[in-house]
Amino acid sequence: MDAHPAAGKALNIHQLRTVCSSCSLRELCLPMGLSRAEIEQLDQLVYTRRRIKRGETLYRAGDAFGSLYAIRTGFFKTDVILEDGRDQVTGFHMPGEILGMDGIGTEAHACNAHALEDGEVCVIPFARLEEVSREVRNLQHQFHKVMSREIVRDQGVMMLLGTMRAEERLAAFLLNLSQRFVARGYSPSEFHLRMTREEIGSYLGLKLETVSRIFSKFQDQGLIAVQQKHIRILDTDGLRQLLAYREV
Amino acid sequence: MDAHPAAGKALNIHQLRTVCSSCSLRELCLPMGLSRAEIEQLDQLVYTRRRIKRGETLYRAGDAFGSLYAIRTGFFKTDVILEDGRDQVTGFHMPGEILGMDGIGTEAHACNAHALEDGEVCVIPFARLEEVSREVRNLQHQFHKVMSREIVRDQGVMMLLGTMRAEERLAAFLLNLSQRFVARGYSPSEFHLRMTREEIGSYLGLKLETVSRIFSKFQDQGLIAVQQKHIRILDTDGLRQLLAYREV
DNA sequence: CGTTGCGTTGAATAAGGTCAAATAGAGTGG
DNA sequence: CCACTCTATTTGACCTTATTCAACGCAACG
Repeated sequence: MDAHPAAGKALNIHQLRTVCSSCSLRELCLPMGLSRAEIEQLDQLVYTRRRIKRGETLYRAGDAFGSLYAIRTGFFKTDVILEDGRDQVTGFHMPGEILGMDGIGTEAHACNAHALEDGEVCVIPFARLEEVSREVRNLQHQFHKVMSREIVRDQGVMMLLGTMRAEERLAAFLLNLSQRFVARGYSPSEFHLRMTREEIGSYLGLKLETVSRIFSKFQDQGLIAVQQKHIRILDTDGLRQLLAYREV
Repeated sequence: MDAHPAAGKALNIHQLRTVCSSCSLRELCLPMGLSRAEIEQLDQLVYTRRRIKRGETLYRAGDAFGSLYAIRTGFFKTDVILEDGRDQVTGFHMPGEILGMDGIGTEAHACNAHALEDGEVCVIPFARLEEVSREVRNLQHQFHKVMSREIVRDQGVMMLLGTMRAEERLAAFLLNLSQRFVARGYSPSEFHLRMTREEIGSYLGLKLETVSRIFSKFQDQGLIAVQQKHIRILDTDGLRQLLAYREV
């Protein structure tokens, strides 16, 4: 019922006024590194929000591409599905991160973006972003950095999938989440996984049983405490060592 | 001795005049889709070439980032090396493709780019590219497409590494190479691998012995003919079927 | 014509996957 | 609030795939 387009219009309009310049994520998101004046130019660009409920999709593979989305709240995953039904989670995404860049090249999205919990995104019409970028060179540069970092991130995942063993993948995964939670002001050592074991496995190229077994093993080794989706990291260095050295 | 900076200067100056507007790769490379007038604006931007000998690096991880590189001739690989010595090939690159976008985000390259055979790249100073992009909107858009396609390509590799079995990976690899050779006017079915079995394995997350065994198996099945680095694809559909259907 | 690097092949092994069963929670309706 | 259902998770036993280790062949090159 909240979803009805006319419902709570006054409220929505008020929300629309919450712009980049007053957004608490501006140090993480597209405005990163821009001056106050430049961020105000961004404000004219980001004028719509979209609420997504848990389980809903923000966009699907094949959808026409028109906008990027900056996550304001909530936790998202992106995945790719092959014709034969196999699918792979390509990323988990947190507030401040930009979704949708996969669609620019072909004018259609290449993956699906799902909300893992209720959330809200800022809609950034891409044609307008390019327009404003042509005037605000720091915005242009910042956007290029965001895309570049996405490429580097993907290379990191390739590394993980191509060279690491199951335990290393899990350790890297937990450390990466921890880091990103810290950057958002949350605890580095205690957090709630929004995704299932199956989704973690899909992302890491493992089966859900393997993920579960390794969580149990890490727990036995005193590295973490797991209770369902609640994770507490007890020995960060221990996890790091799993990554840094080969036993052989 | 050719490497001496002053050697053959007259020749190099002549080469510098070979610009995008007269480049045979303009349908594949950055100028793709631009008008003649727009390509001429690109000409002012791409004014240096660099020759790379087989085995040399174009850039290394950690090098300060300043330029992108458009491959004119030759075959390149990019790889990432972890502290513990493990490395992973993140891509093989052909004429018309753009290297170096990994460096934009941090002002330093994140991977190493090696020439697998003697080749030549066009040096695209990135600050100038951004400058010209602000004036030529189609160039700006084209560049965004190139970056986006790189992201989608990386997602494809993640898919390959995360969900495919060894045979499927090899089949996908061969079909991908074939496609890209066709786009460059070469035979789709007969080509020379510039990389070793080890490099293929590294890219596909497999050991070199596995790569070798599967090549032999494909040969026994009449899918391909292999002789060292020379490959002939005998049954493209057979390879495709390996990808499209799970036997289970 | 030996050296060297690359590729192929075989046998043994280990890592992770598959299948199956038991358990734990979350959410639902009575 | 409780029983019920459904889904997610854990764990065990067994199996498959790819790796590891090792030996050998081939081709290019000095």
